[in-house]
Order: sequence, then C-alpha cells, then structure tokens
Amino acid sequence: MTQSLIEKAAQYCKDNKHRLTEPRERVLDIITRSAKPLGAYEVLEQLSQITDNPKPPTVYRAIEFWQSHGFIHRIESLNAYLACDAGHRHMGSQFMICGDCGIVIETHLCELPQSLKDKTAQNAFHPARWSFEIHGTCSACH
Amino acid sequence: MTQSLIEKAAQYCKDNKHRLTEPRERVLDIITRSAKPLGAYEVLEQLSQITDNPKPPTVYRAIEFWQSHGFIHRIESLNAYLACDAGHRHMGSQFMICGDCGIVIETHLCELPQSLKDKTAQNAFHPARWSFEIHGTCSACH
DNA sequence: AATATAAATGTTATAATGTAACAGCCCTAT
DNA sequence: ATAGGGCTGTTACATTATAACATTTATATT
Repeated sequence: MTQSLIEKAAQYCKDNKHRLTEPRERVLDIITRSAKPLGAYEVLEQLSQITDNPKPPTVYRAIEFWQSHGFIHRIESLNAYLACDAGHRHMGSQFMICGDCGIVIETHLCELPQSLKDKTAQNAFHPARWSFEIHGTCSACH
Repeated sequence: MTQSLIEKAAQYCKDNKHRLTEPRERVLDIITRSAKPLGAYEVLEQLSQITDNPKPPTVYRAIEFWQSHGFIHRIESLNAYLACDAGHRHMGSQFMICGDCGIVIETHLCELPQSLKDKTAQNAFHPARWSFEIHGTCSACH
C-alpha cells in the first residue's frame, strides 16, 4: 500500500519524536491538497476557514518545520511553498515552473549535475543545498 | 583593452537606443561596485547619499531595466541583486552562495545541464529561463 | 525650430511577504 | 507531581515590492 504524504509525515514525526500539532497538520494538509505552490498568505487564508483568526507566525512556523524536515519546499522565485512526497531528505530541489498555468513539476536529482559539480570543484566551493528553478511552459500549455 | 561593466552597459544602450539615464547609471554603478549582492533597499540607501531623497520605485525600475537586459541578476533566495559582466544575455544563471561570508560566485553555463535537459524532455517541458542557486561555503570560509 | 509622442521619472500611498518578542500552554521525562 | 523544553497565540513591526498618476525629458516628425 502507498502512504499519503500526511501519513508519511505522521509516521516521520512519531519515529523522530516530533510533535504533530494541529497547526502543523493543518498547514501541511492545505499545502498538500494544492496542485500548485501556495503563498504563505494563501495558506493563512485557507487556514482561517477552519481555525479562528490565525496569524502569520502560525503559518510560517509550520512551514518552517516541514521545510526543515523535507516535506515542503520553498519556490524562491514565487515566494511559495509546495509539498514534496519524495520521502527522503535531499540536498536540493529542482522545479519546472509553467509561466502559463502555474503548475510546478518537481524532479528528483540526488546529486548536483556534473557540469555544476565541476564548477563547484573549480572554485573549491562546498555545496550544502541548492534550489534550481526552471521557468518555461508545460506540455499542456505549449 | 577591457571595458568596464558600466562602459559595456553604456555602449549597449547606445547601440540599442535605450536611454542611459541618471538613476539607471547610478543604480548600476552601486551594484557593480559591490562584491556581494545588494538588496534593493541597500541600493536605495547608497543612492540616497548622492541623490536627494530617492524612493523605492526609482531603484526597482532601474534594477528591472538592467535585469531585463542581462546586466543584473536577482538572487532569489537572498532577495538581492548582483551585476553580471558576462556581456551576453543568457537563458539562465548559476550562483554559488557562501553562507558564511556572503560572497556569491557566478558561473556561466550556456545550456541546461544534461541531467536537467533529460528531465525537461521527459516532461515535455519547454524551458525559457532558469536560476540555480547553490548554498554552501566558499574556499576561504571552509 | 515647434510640436507631438513615447519613454522615463518623481511622488504618494499601499500591498505583499516575513519576523521579533513575549506571555502562556501543554507535552514529556524524571 | 512537577520541572523544563517545545510549541502556540498574539501584538506589533520589519522588509520587500508595486499601483497609480502627475510631470518631465528625449526623440522623431513636421
């Protein structure tokens, strides 16, 4: 059987003794249900429909929590957040972002592409994490 | 002889009939002189030392102008801007960002790395532009 | 040279995104 | 049962960015 992202996250919290609190669960749920990345204030807006007058820090804290454990990624060029069910913590993320419909496709590379490894090596730069964002048009919109 | 970035930019404007106005020149100059990427309000702060009470749109417009012509790049994960003297318009940028000292090294790839080309092809995604940001530590800080 | 036009600027105001700080609550481990 | 750390609620504010409109400046055309 396949676990949903929420189930995986719940399991992860159990295994690692993190608390699966109400705001965390709700925020992850909201982001997970969205096909497209959501801004923090869009999450807040949705949260306000099931919670009494939530405030920005509630959302940002939950996002920060999931992000630090690899369940949510931030799309820097959109100021928006996307759930990731890769089920592993990777050093980096790659996204293809459709400028027409807004859909974002995440790809999973576990290493830097060779050409970039070469560049980091040439500069004696030690990569820790990365974010690659490719803007363009998806197959449906093209 | 080698042209400075400012000279290149001036030449570019001349050749392409764009106006090299005072705010544009000053903003590019400020960003060019900085070893590290500058936030828009840092540029504004510096601009205020040579201009009477400049406002955010002045800076943002100039940045937008140079960015659209390839002389400035935005580092998404830092909300900051960096000059680029590559002298060509590329589809994408790659940056290595040192989390310790803040220095940013730009590399110049003219194409997507093969592994990412494969991913875009697999998804029938048509890339238009991209930004790759690698966080880590530079040789000096490591 | 005069003028029409397009492009860029100046200015005010505000939107959008994100965080510091502190009081209080609730799990968890002893 | 209780002390401590982790998390939340709340207020207030910081930072980043843009909309809108009046005005000025450069350019092209007459």
